[in-house]
Amino acid sequence: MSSDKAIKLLRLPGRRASSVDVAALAGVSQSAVSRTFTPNAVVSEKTRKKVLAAAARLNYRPNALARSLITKSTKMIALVIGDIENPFYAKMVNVFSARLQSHGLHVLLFSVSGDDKVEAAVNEMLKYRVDGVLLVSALLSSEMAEACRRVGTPVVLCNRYSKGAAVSSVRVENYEGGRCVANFLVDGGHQRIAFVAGTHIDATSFDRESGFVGRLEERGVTPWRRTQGDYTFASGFAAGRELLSGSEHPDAIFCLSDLMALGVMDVARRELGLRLPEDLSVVGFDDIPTAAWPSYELTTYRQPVQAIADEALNLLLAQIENPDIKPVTRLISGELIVHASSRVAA
Amino acid sequence: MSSDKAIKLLRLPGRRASSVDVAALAGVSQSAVSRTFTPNAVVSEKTRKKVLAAAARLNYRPNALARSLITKSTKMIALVIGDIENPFYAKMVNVFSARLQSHGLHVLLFSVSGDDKVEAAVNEMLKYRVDGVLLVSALLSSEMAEACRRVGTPVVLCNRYSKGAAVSSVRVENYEGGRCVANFLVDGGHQRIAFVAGTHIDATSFDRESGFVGRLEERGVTPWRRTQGDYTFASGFAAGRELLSGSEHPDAIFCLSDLMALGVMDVARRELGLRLPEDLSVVGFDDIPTAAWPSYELTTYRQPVQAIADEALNLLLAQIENPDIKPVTRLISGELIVHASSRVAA
DNA sequence: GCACAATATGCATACGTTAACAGCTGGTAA
DNA sequence: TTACCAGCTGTTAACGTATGCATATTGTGC
Repeated sequence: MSSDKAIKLLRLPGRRASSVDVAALAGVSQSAVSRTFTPNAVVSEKTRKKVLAAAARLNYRPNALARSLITKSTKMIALVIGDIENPFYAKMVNVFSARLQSHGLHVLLFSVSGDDKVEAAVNEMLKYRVDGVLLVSALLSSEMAEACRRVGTPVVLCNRYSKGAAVSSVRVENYEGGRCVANFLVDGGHQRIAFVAGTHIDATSFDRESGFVGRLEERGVTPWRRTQGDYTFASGFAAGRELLSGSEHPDAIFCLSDLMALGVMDVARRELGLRLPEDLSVVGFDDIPTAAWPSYELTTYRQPVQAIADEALNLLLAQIENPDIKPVTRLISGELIVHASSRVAA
Repeated sequence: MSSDKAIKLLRLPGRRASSVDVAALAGVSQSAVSRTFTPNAVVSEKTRKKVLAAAARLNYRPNALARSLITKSTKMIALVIGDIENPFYAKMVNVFSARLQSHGLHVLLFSVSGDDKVEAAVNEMLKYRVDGVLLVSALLSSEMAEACRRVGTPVVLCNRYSKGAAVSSVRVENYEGGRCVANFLVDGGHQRIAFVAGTHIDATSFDRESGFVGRLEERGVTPWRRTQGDYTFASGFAAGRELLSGSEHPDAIFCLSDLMALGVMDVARRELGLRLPEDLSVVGFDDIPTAAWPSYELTTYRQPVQAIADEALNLLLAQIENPDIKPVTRLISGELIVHASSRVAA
């Protein structure tokens, strides 16, 4: 029996120290150690000193997983990101991660390419008992949304929404953005206005498009031509080539993402020798840093990343605090940034 | 006592189901439930069916945290990223995250701006008992490296290394890359060769620079002028303006990052009206997607992201498997991608 | 010196899981 | 029938922590 204890006390070299080890070394109880590392817990200054000294000697750090088991809060937020190589979403990840860290939260990142992978990701994150889920540019099926609701894990969508699912959503005023660009182009005296849509599986593209087309028609202009891309530079390049081929050119092209707009600019200027904005106006959507570079000076509808992230995070934290809050939708207003890529009203 | 049991059995609506709840509903023991969800565990087909049915009814998912407590493996890898808004590192995150997911591992992301934040991040991740740490474009102090070694958490650095710390490191052949660009520019007949260095706190920039300068001098060329940036577009723009001001221009500028090279190109063409490559050659380092866009066609030294990530991950997994492996350094060879931004040998 | 509060500590239990072990089935061969 | 074995299953003890409760310690005012 005493040999049993001896074995217990002998810390194997490879093992990480636990609060029990620290307690033994400091000559206090395990709960004293726990209290030392628990904010707002009551410990005398004397024992805290002893505990901290022992902890330092043993390289002890509280085990957050074991703690979560009891407190039922992991301080982990799952961040699902659809297209991290798009600078707009890379920035979003950066902003979210900074905000979460400043709240003492941690980021469990899932970078998903196809929308089928979202389901697998959600299943994994629920195993890790994340306190909440942030979906950025990724679709959540209503089954998965329901799965999260069932286990009481709050979800907030950024820049996406699914009709069926009852989850909170924060996004820019896509419809208004489309209308704003339509006004801007008509005011600028453009006659043959084409546009490059995005993939229609998400309502984002649909809203921008209907705002844009609706407002054009209100002002008596029929869209000259429409084509579609997948938000990437390459798809914008291809779309531009398609729209600008043939005998008659459009005199303006609106792209539902900046990357596509940059692709259109490159094909117009470099391949077809057009001058911007004299021969063609191009307008984008997002306001990524590259849009402001001297080579492009792209007019674009800015999505306020910080504001969107802040609002999404506030919503999520509120739902974590009080799980009974109803899902809500928040629209953040954007802003047209006018640069030299487009002709303006005289 | 029977009322005790009744209370036990009554699942409170808000509570997540545990394996005990599933066991009760399925009429089996808790360990049967555990075995059903443990790969390679032995369960009869009959009980597995019962368990899965009960689990589905209760929306049960095994608690990965509780599991980790016993298995001493969290299947979480900490990914620390210095500059995620640089497309090169955004891609790296994407590649790592895909690779890790395919290994059944999860990403705990830390996006750090200053190098002081790395220390806080490491302390946090060790509390979560991550199985390993990947540092990308972030410095690890030797104290923190030692802290990881003490608790037995393997670390691999990507594109950085610190002299003092004994941790594994994977990076591109920076020195060779510098030499390669030097050869290319001298071969191209350039006489006044300037370059834009990076911040010197990391050895990366130092190696590229000494390879470049060393080889220039071996070939009898003295660097015309040197300035410094912080790898961003804005800093490249400023550096370009500085180098190109004055009566005499350099005829070639080598930038230690693509973003800086693009900044130099923009200031040269848009602000000073220079033609590339006739009046000036520009060469970058990284090979981000934008380098290949028609507006730039930047000659650059490519860092093979996939190869670097694969090697880093293999190293990390090997160290997780066998903690006694000595730290090693792997150099991945890059490749010069020649585009139109630079004059080539006749 | 005493009573009493206020503060600090230890004990025991629970969180949800895995894994070693023992025990239980049913089938098969002698 | 008995003995035995293989295949499953249940029991139990960890893993490392937080917390309610009882107890020990200290301080205060008389």
